[in-house]
Amino acid sequence: MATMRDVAQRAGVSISTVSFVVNDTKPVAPATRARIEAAMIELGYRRNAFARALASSRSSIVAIAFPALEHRLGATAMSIVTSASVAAAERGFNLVMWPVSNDASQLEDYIGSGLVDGLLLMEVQQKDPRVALVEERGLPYLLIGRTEDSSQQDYVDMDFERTVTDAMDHLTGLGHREIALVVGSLGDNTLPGYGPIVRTEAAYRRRVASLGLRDHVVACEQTPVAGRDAARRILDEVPSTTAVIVLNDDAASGVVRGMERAGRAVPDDVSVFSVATSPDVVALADPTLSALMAPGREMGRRAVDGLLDRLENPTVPRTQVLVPCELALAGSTGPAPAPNR
Amino acid sequence: MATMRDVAQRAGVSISTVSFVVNDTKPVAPATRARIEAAMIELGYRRNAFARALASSRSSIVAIAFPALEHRLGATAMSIVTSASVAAAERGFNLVMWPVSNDASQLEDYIGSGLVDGLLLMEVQQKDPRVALVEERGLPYLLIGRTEDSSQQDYVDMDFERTVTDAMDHLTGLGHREIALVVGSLGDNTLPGYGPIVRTEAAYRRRVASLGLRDHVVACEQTPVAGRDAARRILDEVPSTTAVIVLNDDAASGVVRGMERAGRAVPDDVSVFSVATSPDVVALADPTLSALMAPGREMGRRAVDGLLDRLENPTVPRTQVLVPCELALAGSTGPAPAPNR
DNA sequence: TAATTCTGGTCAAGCGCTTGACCAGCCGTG
DNA sequence: CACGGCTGGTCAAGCGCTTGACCAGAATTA
Repeated sequence: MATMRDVAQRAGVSISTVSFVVNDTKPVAPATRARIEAAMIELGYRRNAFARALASSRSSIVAIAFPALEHRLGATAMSIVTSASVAAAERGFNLVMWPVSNDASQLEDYIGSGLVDGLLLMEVQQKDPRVALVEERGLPYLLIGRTEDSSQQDYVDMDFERTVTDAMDHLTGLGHREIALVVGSLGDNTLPGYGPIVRTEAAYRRRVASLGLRDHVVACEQTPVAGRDAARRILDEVPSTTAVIVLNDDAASGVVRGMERAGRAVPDDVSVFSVATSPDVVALADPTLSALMAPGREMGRRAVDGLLDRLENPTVPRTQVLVPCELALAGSTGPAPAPNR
Repeated sequence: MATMRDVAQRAGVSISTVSFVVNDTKPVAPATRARIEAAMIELGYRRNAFARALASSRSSIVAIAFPALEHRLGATAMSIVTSASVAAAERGFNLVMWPVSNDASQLEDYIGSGLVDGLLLMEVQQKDPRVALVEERGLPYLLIGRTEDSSQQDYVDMDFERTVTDAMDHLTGLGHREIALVVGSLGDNTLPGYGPIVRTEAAYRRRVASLGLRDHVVACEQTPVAGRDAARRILDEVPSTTAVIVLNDDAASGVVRGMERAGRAVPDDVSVFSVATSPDVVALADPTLSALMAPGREMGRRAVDGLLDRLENPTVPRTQVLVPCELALAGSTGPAPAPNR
């Protein structure tokens, strides 16, 4: 591989000058610049990432940390990661994957290696020990998700509040008054204090209260079978239910099935609305689910942009972005049935 | 951050000796070693990734390249990536994501930066221009997937041959004799000459022929609706069909639905068997699909191990691994119905 | 006892690049 | 014309680590 020295020699200038051209860090006379650029092309020069990083102590690498074991990451996570890496590439950065189990010292090792300029934290929990650690090390970071109190941090998260509100609006607009919420249970498989569930449930209760409606929250495991049971439970507890919001990808289709088995047609008797849903989940259900889809792509991109903005200028205002879900209306929601009278 | 010099000073030895201890590259007297290790702990020493890479021209970083735009990567891809990064971490390596669009020069830029020791290529196509490029650059690599002729390359791929065979065995064991295959269409959304489809179809035809059965391949788009149509088409063309193998995640549930709408009960009249399926797809369908599930985790791990083995020792025998799908029997397959007579 | 081989360690030259300090001309200005 | 200020460049000291060359002293061998 050609080095800067080779280029400098060929262009008849010093190494420094080449560096100034490569990084555009000092003015260089047009003629000289042209000679250098020509030399670079002829030699196929590519700057060496390590030498650069070592000398400048900036690596142009950011990491994305995700829980290695606890959690099975799905298509939404993948779209976050892929879009993040694309966004990073556009700004000349590399994205490295850091699988971090609960073990804090592992994250310390990673950080200590000095490999990255900044860190994205995925699957952030309400109380997340990783955050304190990163903060303490002074490494710039941005959360994908939020902690209990993220008012002082950079973050990009799904807008659960808005998602629930949108869902409620959609359903009340169709005349529904008895609207239940199905969430994933915070069982062994899930991270403790998983923000999405906590936030959605809170937002739901607020919204329901402000509309003077009854709240009805049911938790179930993340499987279609559990969704079926949840549907039954909902009808047992509040038979007049005409709409269900489901924050539980894997259970959504089961909820539909459960309703149908209980003799309620979807969407004629009961509407089912899946929120914060993975794109593939929507595509898979049949009839296709009405849904608010998780904006993974958008989140990944915004996260990287926020972090890189901070790296370039530490005094930049905080990135605190809530990305709304994308509405995809389909066959599982419809007007509330006429009251039974 | 403490450097080697700090450690050396504190332990009263030269920098070299510290290096030998850190890398275990030369024998060091136990007492000295202990002093150095103590100093490292006291100072919280962490070796600097860049200095190391620059001096040794080994970076302990590998990249995984994936198509940036053409293809929407799902849960299986995510499990490959996460397990790959875990496996890499276990061997002291970092995994970086390289979104590579068709543009070859982009990959060249990446490679030229000298950032990585080796490269994993995801979503490999039958004729894949990336392969030639990487080969030419002399960068060690391993394919996740295969090209048309991968006999001279390291690869880890799904075992389509075996998957089809297993599926056929399962179905013929249940008495089925009229078995159709549904594959994804090679439309705009798909990579040209997408290996999985090509290989599965070929293997299916061979197997069917060797069993003296009739072959019946139907291609359809990757949506449940298309799956429904495919089911109808199958019955139109061969009404006596009693089993369908589906290599098309997103269409599988639609095939089931289509059969039911055509008046065939699943699994009583027709069995539907989804192969090379994403775990979440199986979980989502209701009734749960019988399936051979894509072994993403296993593939990611094997891929990294194969690549790192090669890095450590270039003369190691080729890694050419075909990972079988994992069987998950559920409610969509059953015994063939008694002949209609 | 002298010659040889280990053992455990140091020396110092880089790896390829960045960047503050410095410098030679040239310009315009008083 | 002398001086200050540009402009466009060069110099050289690192960044933190690896590694081949070298070396002192102890152990082994003849």
